[in-house]
Amino acid sequence: MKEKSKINSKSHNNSRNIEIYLGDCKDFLKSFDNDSIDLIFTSPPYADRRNSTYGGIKPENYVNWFLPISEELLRVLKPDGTFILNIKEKAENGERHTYVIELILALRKQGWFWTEEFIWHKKNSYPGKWPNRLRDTWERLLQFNKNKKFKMFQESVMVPVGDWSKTRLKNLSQTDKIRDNAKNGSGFGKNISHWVAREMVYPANVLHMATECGNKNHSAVFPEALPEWFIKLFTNEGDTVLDPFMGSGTTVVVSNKMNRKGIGIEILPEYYDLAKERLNLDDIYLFGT
Amino acid sequence: MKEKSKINSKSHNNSRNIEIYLGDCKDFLKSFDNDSIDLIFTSPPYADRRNSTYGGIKPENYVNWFLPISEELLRVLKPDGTFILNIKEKAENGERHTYVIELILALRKQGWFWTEEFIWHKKNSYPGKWPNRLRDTWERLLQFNKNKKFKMFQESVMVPVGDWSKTRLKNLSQTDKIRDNAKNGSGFGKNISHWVAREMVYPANVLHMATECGNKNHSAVFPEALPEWFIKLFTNEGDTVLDPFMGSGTTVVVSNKMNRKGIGIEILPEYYDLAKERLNLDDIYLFGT
DNA sequence: GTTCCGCATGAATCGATAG
DNA sequence: ACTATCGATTCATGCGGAA
Repeated sequence: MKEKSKINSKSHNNSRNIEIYLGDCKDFLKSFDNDSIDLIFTSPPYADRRNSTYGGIKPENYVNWFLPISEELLRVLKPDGTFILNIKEKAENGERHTYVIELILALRKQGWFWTEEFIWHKKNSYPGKWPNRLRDTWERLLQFNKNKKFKMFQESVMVPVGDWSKTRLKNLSQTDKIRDNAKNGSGFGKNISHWVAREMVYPANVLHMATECGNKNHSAVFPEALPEWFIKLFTNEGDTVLDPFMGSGTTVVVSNKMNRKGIGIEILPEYYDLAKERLNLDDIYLFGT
Repeated sequence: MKEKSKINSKSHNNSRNIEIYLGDCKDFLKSFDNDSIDLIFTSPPYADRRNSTYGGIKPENYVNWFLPISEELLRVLKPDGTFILNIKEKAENGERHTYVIELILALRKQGWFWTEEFIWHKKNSYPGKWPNRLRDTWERLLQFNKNKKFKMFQESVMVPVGDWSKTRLKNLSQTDKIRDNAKNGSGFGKNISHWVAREMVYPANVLHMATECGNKNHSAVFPEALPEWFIKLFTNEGDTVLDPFMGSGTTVVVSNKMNRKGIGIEILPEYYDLAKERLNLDDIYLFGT
């Protein structure tokens, strides 16, 4: 009965191929068709984080909490689709928790292939100092697939070398060079001539992006560039992107901008409303010029 | 008897506080004193890598192969010492292997604390393209400790502050002063004066370092800057640094340069000889100027 | 219009204190 | 002893208003 009440909640759908749902994704996903999603990109609530809003899943219960959801995700994902999971274990009592790596093992047992682990290097991580720990400035982006063969469009995320080197060199400061330990010609000095000759280069599995923590009216967990990159890499226009933990809707917003169908599910009304606002706000931007 | 023959091998020791051994570290470590090592920094042979040299430990046997060695490491490490393990699982058959994360769980079971996972971002990794995978440009640097309290000298690895401060922190904002007693906040607080004209900040747990592309006669697995950084962070001058999988001796070379006692063990004569040469070569550099 | 500067705040972590 | 809350610590970024 609890489930009924959850399913019996509002949803928003418009002509722009957007669907957002208010409720528990575990319930909503059951109504989704098999093999209907091209890309799942999501950042679930981390263990013991956002206790005030999401209720704080305990680390020791995290795997058991997640598996019923990922079982549905496995069902709705297309055979050549991809599941990207953004997550990071916290440190507590001087030690890193193991629930994330236990989740990887559990997901494999459930039938997922653990294809790759990308690193999101957050340039502006939270400050702080502790006696036995440096600042944590990276998160995991775990890639899972249903099969060994899947859709991937590496050309679409190629970096234009010329532009990159230009802007990079312009913005590059002396301190940046020092900080990067670029002692032995790893980069910016002498090899420039080679880059000018080449046009595009394939990227790697480390992403450097700042978090968005400014004073906008919506505060997203990850920057738009993050889902954008994976949407480019794993989908075509017209494909369907799902975020079962939508939050303020960044994944859906970006999907919409990129002419993909975006589906989002969010359990908290505040976030759901925020996402709806953002999507309508985008209408103004799209049609108001 | 096989072990006997291994122990019965040459070793090299000189006045500069260097010890390097030719043989199996599992055997040699048994002769080491309890609680005698301040830092263990090593990059063991990865599963199925370097088959021709190390005999290729199969991924499924990796944990069982490593545990007897790490048991000795746990014994010889000082209570306030640190163990840094540089490792990365390979991709096989379209999937990342799980032996590294299984090793983390097994080492915790063995009594190690899994304190932290640093990321080594290899900036100049080889170009290339694979059908289902981008270039892999990062490796894990797993930190394990015997206790929650351990030696750490963060001041010694501080980096130049980002350029933002040059323009931003000329004069302090009013809120930064107010934030002092604000209950909502992680304020800059009382020590704001420290920030004026601040040159250096504490680093984070992502390291950007180029691999050393080998125009030298030894091809090291990691650049000297890598052990250097951890030696700075976790040891004082005069401390003892151990690399049980010495390879061409980078860890020992750097330890020596930094006035730490360096101990290395290597099972392959070619690498052992290479390390010995490097260490002697360093004599020329040290005394020849 | 650019550039400069004020300002808020972000999946943080630990130790101490309180219940 | 074990958990909940609070205070202290510290970078980097985007936005918005001012010069």
